[in-house]
Amino acid sequence: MSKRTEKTIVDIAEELKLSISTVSRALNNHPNISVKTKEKVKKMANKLGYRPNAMAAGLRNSRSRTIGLVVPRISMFFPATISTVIQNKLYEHGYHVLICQSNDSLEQEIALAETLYSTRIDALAVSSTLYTTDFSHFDIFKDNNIPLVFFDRVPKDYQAKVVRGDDYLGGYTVTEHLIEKGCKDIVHISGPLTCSLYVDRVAGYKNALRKHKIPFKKSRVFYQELTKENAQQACEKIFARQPWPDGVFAANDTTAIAILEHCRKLNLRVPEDIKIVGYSNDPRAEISTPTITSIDQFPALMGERVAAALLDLMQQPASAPQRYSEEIVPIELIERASSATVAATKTRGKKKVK
Amino acid sequence: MSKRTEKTIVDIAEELKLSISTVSRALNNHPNISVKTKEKVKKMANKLGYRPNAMAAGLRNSRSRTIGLVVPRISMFFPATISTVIQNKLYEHGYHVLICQSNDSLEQEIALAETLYSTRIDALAVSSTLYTTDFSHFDIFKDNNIPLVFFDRVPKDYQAKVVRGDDYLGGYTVTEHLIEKGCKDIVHISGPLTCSLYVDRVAGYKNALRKHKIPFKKSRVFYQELTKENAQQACEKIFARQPWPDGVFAANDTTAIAILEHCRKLNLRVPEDIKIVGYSNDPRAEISTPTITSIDQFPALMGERVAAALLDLMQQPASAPQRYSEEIVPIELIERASSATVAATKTRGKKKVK
DNA sequence: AGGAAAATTGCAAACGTTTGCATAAAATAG
DNA sequence: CTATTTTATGCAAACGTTTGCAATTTTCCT
Repeated sequence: MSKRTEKTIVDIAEELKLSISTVSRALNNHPNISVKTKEKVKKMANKLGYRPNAMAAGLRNSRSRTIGLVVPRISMFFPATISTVIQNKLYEHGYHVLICQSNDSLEQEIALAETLYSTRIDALAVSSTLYTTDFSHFDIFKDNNIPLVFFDRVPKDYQAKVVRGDDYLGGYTVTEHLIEKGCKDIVHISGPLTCSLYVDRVAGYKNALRKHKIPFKKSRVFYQELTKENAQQACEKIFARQPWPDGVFAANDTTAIAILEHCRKLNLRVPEDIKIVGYSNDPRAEISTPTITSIDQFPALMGERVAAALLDLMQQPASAPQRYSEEIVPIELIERASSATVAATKTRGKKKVK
Repeated sequence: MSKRTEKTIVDIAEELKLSISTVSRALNNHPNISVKTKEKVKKMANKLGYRPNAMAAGLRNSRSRTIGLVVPRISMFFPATISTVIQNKLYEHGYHVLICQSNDSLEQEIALAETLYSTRIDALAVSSTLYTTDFSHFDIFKDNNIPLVFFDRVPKDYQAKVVRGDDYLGGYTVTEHLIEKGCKDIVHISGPLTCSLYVDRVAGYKNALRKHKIPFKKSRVFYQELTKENAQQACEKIFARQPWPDGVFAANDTTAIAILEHCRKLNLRVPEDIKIVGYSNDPRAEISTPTITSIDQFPALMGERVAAALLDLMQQPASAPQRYSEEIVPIELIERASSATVAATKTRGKKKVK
């Protein structure tokens, strides 16, 4: 039956002997339209199976009711959780979310910025690539007054709204925690320093060491993409020669898990012989044996903040002065077995190793 | 500088003293346009910072170059992995993906169908809610010849392209595996039967029992949303009275993990006293202790198939007869410790229990 | 050189909305 | 019962493209 016939407001207007504008206004609940006609119009719209054409509306008033979201990967726990929340929150407010992944490729991120701009998204939220240091491909959005917010992996020297975790505090907290648990030689496996959040964590790590009078050794820090494979390679180096560290601060849980496995192979007991702490509180952290101490970054909260920021910015009149505030989402250390205090009687293993 | 001025092809045309149509064609590499003008136009486009307006183009030729994707939740491993692949694959072909989540609410799913239709997506892929039995809210797409493909959680009696896992075989394989490992009393924790894939798994479970002459007992099957909490409650019931089962087939890994934990509390050894198999091969399955036997559903492969199906359908002329084929993605049993054969000397625990 | 064929470019309509302004109808006031 | 305000509706332009067809220019033959 309905072949080739997309019903439009014109059809409704004709059917009802009303003008197109009246129909449009009726459907949008414009106050100037009488209740009676509104009802009539809506009823007819229903009857004809009318569905508004978002593109036409969007073209007319240059608002797509769609916002863009760029993350490195949607299948990773942390960005996935944030995306979930953002998507749900914005949907409640009538926005669609175009979720895109850069796959941690700067090239793809740049291409995404272009094509997302073309779709005339109303706002953009970005968690950048590990390797994005130049953010100028997002200039178009700023230049055209399109709300832009960065989260988690945020730029260092680029004017924009930012929502990020407290990575300095995170690094500091983990390190101090390990120290308090008795560690004296702590390895830190960090992400690449092109990503500012790792810079902050390293800074936290260093300062915690300094505070506790533990010398910082360059050779005890590794900068790498935080994959399982890279973690294994790092382990090869770390345990190639004595002395072995008695603590590891891994900048994500995938890495922490890989290290744990490596220690198991070496018959190193965790936490007796070596303590391990991860980051991000991945669901696997509480499944593994031993369970892994990690930093909860409250992804749901971060997602909410990002969504709120987007909505807020979109409400600002285009003329409003841009305010580039920085929001910091708290972190919390989740203590688990991998860094637990070792009962006095059980320390022999540790002694042996030292 | 660029305040209020979105450059359009009209600007390019004026600047170059060309007609709008020539500019449009030049930008789209239309064969009728000379190489010289094409270059001129593109250069100017660049110079002016022109970005095509996808909405205008979309309105004109009613193609949004956007496809819709509806999944229960993007933060769950299985749909997240599939979404990742679909998104990447379609992006390669110049499509954007509007990823939406129903949060397993039928109501939300219905609303999504409506608003996605409004955005005039070029195609739609859906993994339905657990509770969707009536799929008529997707009729609009069929009626208007918009490619529609269901995956994973697919409809039973609804004409549409389908890509799904081999759930019957999955159920059968798991059950037979447990039987071969010596289990005689196997509990199955299934999802609700409103979702056809669980129907299939249960059928596989039953048939494997029958084949091996093990009586099927209604009381040994639980139908519930597969959350951790529900799994715990099921455990309460299962272990409330003897005899305890010697095998559990959990329809997802979250459930398998929860059961594992419960067994630990009861001092039941896995796999010595009871064997557990999960489903979907969640990353946690290989982290847990013991590691959990599970069914790999090859989500990446499924994602590719879905993407390919979408692209294929979009290429068909609108007049082409709809073919509603069903593609079945293979499964594979990943054997791990939770269902391993128990060495003869270690069976005492099992005997004790029996 | 003259004409036909081929290659390029331009005109103008269309896609389905929204909205400022003008108009018409109804309600109120004097 | 007219004049004025309030309320409800209609007109027409605009948003930025694409594309069938017509018009123009160039190329090629004889």
